[in-house]
Amino acid sequence: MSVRPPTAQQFVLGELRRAITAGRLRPGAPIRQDAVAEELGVSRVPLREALKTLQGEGLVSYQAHRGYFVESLSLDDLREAYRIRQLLEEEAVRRAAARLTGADLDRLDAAEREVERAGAAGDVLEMAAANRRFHMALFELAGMPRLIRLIQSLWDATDAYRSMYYGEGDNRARVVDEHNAVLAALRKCDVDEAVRILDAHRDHAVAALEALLEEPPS
Amino acid sequence: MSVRPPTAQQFVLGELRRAITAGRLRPGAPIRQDAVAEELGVSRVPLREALKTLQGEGLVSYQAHRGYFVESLSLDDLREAYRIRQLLEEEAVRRAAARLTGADLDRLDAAEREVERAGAAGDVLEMAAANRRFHMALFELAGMPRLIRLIQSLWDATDAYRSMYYGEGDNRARVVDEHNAVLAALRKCDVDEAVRILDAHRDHAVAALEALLEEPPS
DNA sequence: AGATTGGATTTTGGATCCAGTATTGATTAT
DNA sequence: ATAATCAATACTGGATCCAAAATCCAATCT
Repeated sequence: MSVRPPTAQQFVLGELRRAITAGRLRPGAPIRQDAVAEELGVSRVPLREALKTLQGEGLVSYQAHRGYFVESLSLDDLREAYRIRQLLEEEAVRRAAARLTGADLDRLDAAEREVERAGAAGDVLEMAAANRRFHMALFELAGMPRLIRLIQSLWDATDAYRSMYYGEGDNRARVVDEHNAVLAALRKCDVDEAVRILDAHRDHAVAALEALLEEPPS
Repeated sequence: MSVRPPTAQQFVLGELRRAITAGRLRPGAPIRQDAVAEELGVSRVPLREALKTLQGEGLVSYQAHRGYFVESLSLDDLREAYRIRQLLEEEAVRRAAARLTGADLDRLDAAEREVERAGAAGDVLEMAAANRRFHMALFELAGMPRLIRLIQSLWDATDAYRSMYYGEGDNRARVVDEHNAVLAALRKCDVDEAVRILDAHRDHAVAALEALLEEPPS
């Protein structure tokens, strides 16, 4: 099972996502294909394919003969994305809970410990990644691949904002607490409780982001 | 406001969607880029970009260095897609109903009459298109652009099966009846009733498709 | 006979080049 | 001074060409 070197397209896709969600490409700004391609050391072809993927995910918009633009998520857009996530993730959790085994719970526990480890090490980026793995591991159990894909793309679209959230105050500790509360609820087979916690979590995140976005960036 | 000739990419995208949903490209089959490009009279570049879009919509899958494959929807996949549609469309209808004006209802009425006209003329294809316009007109009223995009992509993915549905027995008459029932419920501001009808409609469609897919195609 | 290896062929991935469209800026007229 | 026009420029869209990977097939070995 050897590791295949990633195609230029996959590389570009990752770099672009990072650049957009990290804000290095400003929302609303046009994407100069020549410049970006040169910057990344590839030609425009794989870049354009990566942009098409990002368009599908809603991270960039496209106008014929004018090109691609970094999609800026307004507060409304953000709220909408989180609302859709709520709908889809509730379904995923309920299905997952219905098929949950002890081994699954152990795996989720392990995933949660990785989140804690990253948190203890103060590695915000790794913590965000581990948090995502934890949630996806849970959702995967629903056995609905298409649903997972949709949820993933929503996470992609809101990635930048999620890292803002992780950077603030005691949010990291809160995440860990809530994960554990969800796991406890699942152990008790109390799905409603698990869903309730996750919803509260999302609501809190949205509220925190609203507060952050209100005040102009320093 | 002159009409711009569509780019090759847009043309290819439409043709591919049609070919896939009409079954002219068999599910599971690899997509030979050279052959398809020549068939459509374009080069491989716009074709590949169109395929990336379709990948995002889940109509084709992709493996690095192996290419694109027509995604075959199993019965399970179909059920999953319809379930997700149910979640998203319920949200759309509820939001739409909350902001519904008299003018909106008139527009929906007009859209419904187009469905009836196509039905009376026996034009199944046009009826399917008009039906889609009717539903989207309703969903649009929710004012959630991202939600609409997701719903559209789910409709795209299940297009082929929907036309099967329209071809069968008295399903066309049933569609018209249910549209009118939904409109009546919305007029009474009875959202729950509207949602209930739409859900029943989807359930019936899924059941009909299950029956159709069970028996081997003639 | 079956599995395996090596090379020929096919197909995808990526780079470069050209054409068509949009944008920019200077020039002119009001 | 401002608006409109038109040429120069920049950028996107698409075609072609080359490289790299995968597939296919025959020859070889166990």
